[in-house]
Parts: sequence; structure tokens; C-alpha cells
Amino acid sequence: MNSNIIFDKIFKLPENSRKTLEENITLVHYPKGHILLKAGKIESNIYFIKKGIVRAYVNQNDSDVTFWFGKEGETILSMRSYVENQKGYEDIELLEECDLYELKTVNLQRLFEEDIHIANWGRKFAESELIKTEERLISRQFKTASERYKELITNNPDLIKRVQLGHIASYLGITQVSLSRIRAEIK
Amino acid sequence: MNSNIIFDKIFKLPENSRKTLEENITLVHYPKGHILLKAGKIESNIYFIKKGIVRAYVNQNDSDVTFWFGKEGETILSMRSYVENQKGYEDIELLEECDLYELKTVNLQRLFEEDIHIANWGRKFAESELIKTEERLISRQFKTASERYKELITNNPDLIKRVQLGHIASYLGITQVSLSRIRAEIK
DNA sequence: ATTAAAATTTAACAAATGATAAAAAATGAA
DNA sequence: TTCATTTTTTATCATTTGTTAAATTTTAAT
Repeated sequence: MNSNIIFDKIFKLPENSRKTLEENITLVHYPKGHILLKAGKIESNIYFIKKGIVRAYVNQNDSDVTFWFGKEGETILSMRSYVENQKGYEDIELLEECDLYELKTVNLQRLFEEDIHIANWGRKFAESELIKTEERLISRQFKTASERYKELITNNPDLIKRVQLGHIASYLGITQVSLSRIRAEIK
Repeated sequence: MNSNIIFDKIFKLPENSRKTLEENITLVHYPKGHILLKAGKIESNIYFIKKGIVRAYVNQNDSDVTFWFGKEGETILSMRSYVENQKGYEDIELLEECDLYELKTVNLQRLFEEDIHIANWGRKFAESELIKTEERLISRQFKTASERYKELITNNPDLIKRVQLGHIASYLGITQVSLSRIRAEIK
């Protein structure tokens, strides 16, 4: 997935603004298992996924709670670092080898001040993440774990193939044992 | 709460841009119980709460699922209408008499294209809503209903006084009966 | 103040999910 | 392939939350 496709996915940028953005990214490569962003750190980069799949999780007691998966075309960031320039609450782990476009937050912030199209691109990005997050929250509120699992395999069939079930269970807000039970009932 | 305080809460706007925004708002007043935004409609306004408290809910089968409360200083909008110009999924009900600043979405969209400060203000608004929503989703994922209730009364003590418990239970993702049980255990 | 309606609590039982442990299956390295 | 490790499933029992119904309390109108 090329950078221009990724940028245009969020919001159609004029040619000039897109070039400006592209001048500020570098392609990086990391192996499976790499921890890209770390909880408790103010992160200074955001990433666009060219290839691969990642998860965001919060470490609670001994166990991880996965709350987000990102794959090709999606954007990786530490929400607190990006929005408030504070320490993040999440780790980002690469679940496959990944090709990523890296962009320094400080440069992006500067572009937001200088280029109205990039500012609106950033606005559209936040808005589209917001609506996805709100819909997940609502789905969480009135659907059973079983319904949420069925919804996931319908909307995101490749996730099941690429991500181990323990992470999926966590993402659905249930234990792995519960998810196994649900899967057994469906068959 | 004055409009300038509300606007500056999100993002410090230059004087000129703030005036431009203020020229586009009108103060409106509705009684308790009024349904301000309706599910299934493309809403053409957003509102800033000067005084009062409201809830957003989705109607599922016979029952309402409340997923958001808004009070003084917060912004009311139909997420789908605002972000995608499509039919909204939520109703907004006024839980008290309200004074609201009304702003036409079409005007705001125009200002986003014309004024970089307003574009960044809109970006900051979406970002701050996004981080709040993500934190709620995560809290939902690894806290028990009891912990979430305690969190709510700590962070938002006046909510309990202003909003009936049935709505709070729904917001926490549990039944009213469960919430009563939790409240009884705490005492 | 009285009364009707609405909201909240309590109780009893059902259903869903969690916790722990063990078995089975899948994966990956030598 | 073989073997050790990791992941997934299955089983059992405990805990939490849901459902229904009734009792109690609060609210609001007359």
C-alpha cells in the first residue's frame, strides 16, 4: 500500500499538500514481535501501515487488554502523545513483520499550522477514528459477546486468520476460554 | 456559560476566528424532555451546551441504551451526520431545561475550508472527543461494573444528582437492577 | 396534603461469563 | 521429522449479571 493511497483514504488532499506530507515520511521496517510504541512514554512519531498488522494493548496486572487492531492503510499512534503530548497508556506490538511510514509528530503539528488542507486532513482522520470508536462502544453496550464475535468475523474475516484468538478474545472483552465456548456453540 | 468560554475550552482561537464562529451561532432554549436530535435523520445543526444536561441514546428493541451524557461546555452532535453527512443512529434527549448555542453544520464546514484556525479547532474537538471515547472503551474492557460506577461518581459526582439511575445504569452497560445491587454493596 | 405515576430497591432464580486446571491441537526450532 | 513450546479447547465450579416480579420510595400534579 503506497503512502498516497493511505493519505487519500482519509481525505482527498490537493497534490501539493500530499507531496508536503510525503516529504516528511520515511519507510521503516520492523520484525514480528517488535514493540513499536511503549506505554509511559511520550511518543514522537506516528506510523502509517503499508504492510502488516499490529495491536494496541494496555497492561493490566499481569495480563494484556487488547483494544485495537491496525492493518494496511491504518494509522498507529499513541493517543495521549498525539492529542495531549503526554505519556501514552498503550503499547503497540507488531503481530507480523511490518512496513511502516514514519512521520514525526512535531513536523505534523507544524504542517497543521501552515497548511489548511493538512489541518482538515487531520480533522477528518480524528473524526473517522472517533466514529469508529463510538460505534464500537455502543456495540459493546447492547450486544452479547457472541454477537460481537459474529460481527467481527463478518466485518473483518481476515483478522481471525492473522491474529491469535487470545488477542481477539481480549479485544471482544471476554476471556479466551469464553471465546472458545462461543466458537464451539456456533459450529 | 458563554460561547467564548465554550469555544476556547476546546482550542484557543485567535480573536477574529472566534468572532467568526460567534457570528454563526444563535441561542436557543428547549424544555426538559425535548428530543433535540433524532435517529434516522440527517441533522443539520450542532449545539453547544450553555446550560443543562442531555443524553444520547440508541433505541434497541424496546429499550434505550444511553451511551453519552453532555453538560455545560460540551458539544451535541449526531456523529454520523457531522462526520459523514448521513442519517444518525442516536436520539438526543434533554434531561433538563437547556440553553444551547446552535450552529449550522453547513456553515461550520464552510469555515473549516476558509479558516485554518477553525479547521484546527475542529481537529482538536474531534481529537479530544476521540481520546475520551477511547478511554471509556478501555475502561469498559477491564473494569467491572462496580469499578466503573465508582469511577463515575468520583469523576462526575453531579451526574448522579442530575440524572436518573436508570440512565446511569444503561451508560455503564448494566441493568438498573444490577446498579441497585452495586449501590447496596458499597454502602 | 393526597394521590397517581414513575423511579428505585429488594428478592429469587436463570443465564452468561470468569477462573482454574487439564487435554488436545498447532506451531516452530533443531 | 521430532520434540518442546505455545495456543486452543474442554470441563468443572464460582461469580457476576440478567430477568421478572413485587415492595418501597420518590416525584409531580391536583
